[in-house]
Amino acid sequence: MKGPVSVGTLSGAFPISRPAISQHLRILKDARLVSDTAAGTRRVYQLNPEGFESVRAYLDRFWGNSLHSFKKKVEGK
Amino acid sequence: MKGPVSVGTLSGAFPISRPAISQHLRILKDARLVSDTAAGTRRVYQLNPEGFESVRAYLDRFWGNSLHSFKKKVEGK
DNA sequence: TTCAATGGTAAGTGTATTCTTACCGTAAGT
DNA sequence: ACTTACGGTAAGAATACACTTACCATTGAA
Repeated sequence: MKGPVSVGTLSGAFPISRPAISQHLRILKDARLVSDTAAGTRRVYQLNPEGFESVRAYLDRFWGNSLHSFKKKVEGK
Repeated sequence: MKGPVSVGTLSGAFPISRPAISQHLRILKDARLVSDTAAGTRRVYQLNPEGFESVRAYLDRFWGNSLHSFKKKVEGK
């Protein structure tokens, strides 16, 4: 399941209904984690690397700024 | 709100009841993300840096293995 | 222009999650 | 010993969440 996939294909790969898949995809799309393009009557989705990058950037800041210094403090270093 | 805090103090800082706070703390404690010590009639909680370290380690593996290679592939690098 | 394929949306349902109320136990002060 | 402060736990209520069924819109093929 690498690269672009249609909703129907995804739906076949999970034990839930197609509408449920659509609803998940909508949320992922709103969060910019996936993007989609029309292809005839079907709609093809793919992961959006930039979306994941921004999640990672956020996490890096989180760990870097807050926790590292906090850990040092606690450990008395 | 840095360093150790009592349950009552925490409770005052959130718009939910004290028992709700206790329940959250229990879960965080089970997950080793916080630790607590008795101090008279009150109980003082603090973040547990080691717990967060293991979360970070997990995330690093996640990003490192799967996503970096995927991103390269998508970008055609 | 009719039909089949594909997928989005709305409304409702079941379940999981998270909260509150009520109660109990323990520690410290008087 | 009595009382107050503080917090954990149990049980039930409220809310949020993920799913299904039913329906509609759009595209492409016959």
